[in-house]
Amino acid sequence: MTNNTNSGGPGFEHNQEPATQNNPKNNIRDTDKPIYKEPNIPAPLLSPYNPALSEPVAISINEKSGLANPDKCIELGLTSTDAPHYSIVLPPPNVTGTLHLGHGLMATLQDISIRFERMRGKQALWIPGTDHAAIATQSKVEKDISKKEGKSRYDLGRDEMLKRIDAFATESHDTIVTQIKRMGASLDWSREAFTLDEARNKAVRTVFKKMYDDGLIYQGSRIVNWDPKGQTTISDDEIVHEERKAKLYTFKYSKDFPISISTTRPETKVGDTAVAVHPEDERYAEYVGKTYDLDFCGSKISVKIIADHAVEKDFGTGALGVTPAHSMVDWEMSRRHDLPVVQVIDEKARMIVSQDSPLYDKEKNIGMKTTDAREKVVEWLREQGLLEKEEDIIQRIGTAERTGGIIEPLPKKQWWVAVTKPFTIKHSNISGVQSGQQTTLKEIMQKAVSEGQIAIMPEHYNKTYFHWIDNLNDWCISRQIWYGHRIPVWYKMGSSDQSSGAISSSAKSEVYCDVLSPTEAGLPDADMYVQDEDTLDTWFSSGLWTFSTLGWPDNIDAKTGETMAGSDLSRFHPTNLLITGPDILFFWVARMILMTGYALGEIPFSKVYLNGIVRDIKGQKMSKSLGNGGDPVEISEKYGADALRMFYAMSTAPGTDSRLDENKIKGFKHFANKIWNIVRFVLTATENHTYDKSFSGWTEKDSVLRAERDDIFKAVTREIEESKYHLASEKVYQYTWSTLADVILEDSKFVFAGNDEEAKLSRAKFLLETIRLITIVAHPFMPHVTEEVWSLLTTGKSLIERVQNDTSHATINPSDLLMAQKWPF
RNA sequence: GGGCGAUUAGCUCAGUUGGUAGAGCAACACAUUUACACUGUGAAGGUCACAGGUUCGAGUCCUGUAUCGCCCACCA
Repeated sequence: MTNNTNSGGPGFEHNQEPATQNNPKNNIRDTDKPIYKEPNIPAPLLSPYNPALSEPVAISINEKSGLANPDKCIELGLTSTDAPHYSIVLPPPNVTGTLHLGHGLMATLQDISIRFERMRGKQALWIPGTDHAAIATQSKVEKDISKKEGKSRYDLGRDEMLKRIDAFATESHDTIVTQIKRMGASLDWSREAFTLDEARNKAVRTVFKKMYDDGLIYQGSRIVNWDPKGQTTISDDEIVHEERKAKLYTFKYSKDFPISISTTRPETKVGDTAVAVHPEDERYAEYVGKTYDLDFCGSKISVKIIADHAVEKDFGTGALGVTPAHSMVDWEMSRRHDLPVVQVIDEKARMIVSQDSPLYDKEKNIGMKTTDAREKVVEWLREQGLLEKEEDIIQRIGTAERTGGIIEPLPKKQWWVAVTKPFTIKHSNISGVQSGQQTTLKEIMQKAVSEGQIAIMPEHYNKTYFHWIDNLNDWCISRQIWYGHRIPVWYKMGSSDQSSGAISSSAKSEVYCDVLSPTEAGLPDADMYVQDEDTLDTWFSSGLWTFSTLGWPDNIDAKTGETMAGSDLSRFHPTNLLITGPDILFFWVARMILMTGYALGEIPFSKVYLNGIVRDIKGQKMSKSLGNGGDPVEISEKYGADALRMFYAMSTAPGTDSRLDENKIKGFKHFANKIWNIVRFVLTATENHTYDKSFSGWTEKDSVLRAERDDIFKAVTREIEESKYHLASEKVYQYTWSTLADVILEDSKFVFAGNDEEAKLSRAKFLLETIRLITIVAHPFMPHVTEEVWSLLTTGKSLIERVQNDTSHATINPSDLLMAQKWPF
């Protein structure tokens, strides 16, 4: 059990022979003679410390102890129901594969915090879980299936496709859990959640229904970001702009048309309904208000000349062909000027034109692809002598983050969350937002941070946050994919067009939205209802994470609307700390603030710590495509999870990027060994003495040493509280190595060699006290080596020895573990 | 176009009430059966990007410049 993880992987290069690894007693460099002169060093104290051997044992013992569950800690008397609560939710990793070294950073910092607070006697809860990551996961599986079987999701059908995705997600989940556990994360697995499981689905439906009833969720036709590759809508935040070369064409629609326009997309011009010029542009003033009926490349179009401030006078000809159906800007202009919307491109990025149009592919009997149509239109313009200019420009083009498809703006009917629409909030604990008063979701997001209830670290991200909120538009929450929470809306057949894709003018009666489906609710004509095909944006469900994981809405009394006393929700919400990456500040952090504020009238957490990005040694961002992601398990096997954790803690200030340097990690492996050897020295040098809490015969010198030491550990305590893990860990490191080992231990050799018995006694007591304290204070950072050392200090035996004939760890009393000890400062 | 951040030793980075510049790694010299070679000691290494300003005093505060990075945005 303890060493099945290192069966000779490529990264596993220890100086010991594999054959001797199972037995610490054989772990001696020179086979003939023992290297230690002292005859009575206990076997578990042999050197060097071997994390690959010790860590899996410590992890197993920590996990089986159940101490990560605050209820167990209450049961054991380590904390009580009166004690303050401290809770963190693990940002759920996507089930799209495996964790990389960036995840390790977040997990480490959270674990430091939770272990620290647990040792301080709080009811500490850290909740694990994973995220279904809708589009990301589906497109990953789609890609795999397409590659291996040459099939699309439509070939498989919705049910079969979902089965395949579930299978992949399960496998991915299991890998991720193994990885997280190997880092020594003390999560309460009994409360594990998944963003797409049944309990979370209930939370999603409940919030959806509430928002729907409050008029905050609405269905509307708008220009959406359509990803032709993924065949779905995506939100503004999921777009990545890329610079590409493009050609800018300048031309007139026809010989009689008075104004030349410029565009990079001539094929969309068959959908133009206006030409816009700047209101103060004298060149075109005389034409404003006139309408021209034209024949453009086989399509009849009607173009009105309008004046609008959105037009830049000095760009191109200063005139813009307005295509309301296929451009965001143009759409908004069309609303201002009441222009008709003509859709000429479909979901597959093909032209919607009549069969006699030159842009119609007569062989395939379908509209041409937009790229082909573009060439065709340019060709036509040339033939007609309308093309005036053709120039190369660099264009910033929107692409889908997940699939890489080029975004095609299309008018579609989608579900939206209105962020500026006023509603009455029944109950609010958010400062600046009063119970029973009107507010907006945007205001909730603003006030929660601006009133100081939520602190963002580092502070300068406040500005980024507010800037985003100020420019926030309604949130498009529907996705045309299959993997995710299906929209809890049903249409009665015959009365409505249930496809959300098409703009339908049919009357929309008999729309049913509720937590329970018509069948579950027992509607008499339940079988006549058909559920909306679309699923929800993955961030809709992860936005509920802090409270959906704590039993909402089941922990709410249906009659009073109050949170039930003693429930997880009442005990652990709001959570205390969120540690995550700044890249999901908008996606996730802001959405959690929105959702929690709306559903509970609460903040989701009081502190947000945004960690930097872990880069590779060259400074490149870790990514799967570059293959430089790195596996935290591999590093842990090689150097120890403690070493990796110490690296994370010490090399990363909040919000600043760090580079993963194996050399440094190796240095922290040495540090674990240093702790180990300090303990060996102290235990052998103080053989005749025992730890004595009430000892008071300190020499003057040792009193000073004690005071210095305590000052440093008090500072460490303060810095962990303030989430300054880099400062706290550095102090532990510096004190242990440079002060204790290099100065005090060396000095102690003289003390022990001398004949001042009083000084010897005092020093021995000091050292025994100090190694206990260091072990405790270092535990949140390096839980494994410290747990192992603690075992030696308290029982005289190593953990390995203690569980050798006890695989169920029945002989280990959880309360005796270091993890359960009281923080002394 | 707007916003945010960074610039400190060869490398990677710390350094918040403004008070004599720090760590790890690398490199150099020395020590060598020592708790630990996964070691110790010592020395070396910086005009804290640049230019101004405030101050008795600025890596730290203010203004501007340069370079790099990130985020947002509707130049067709």
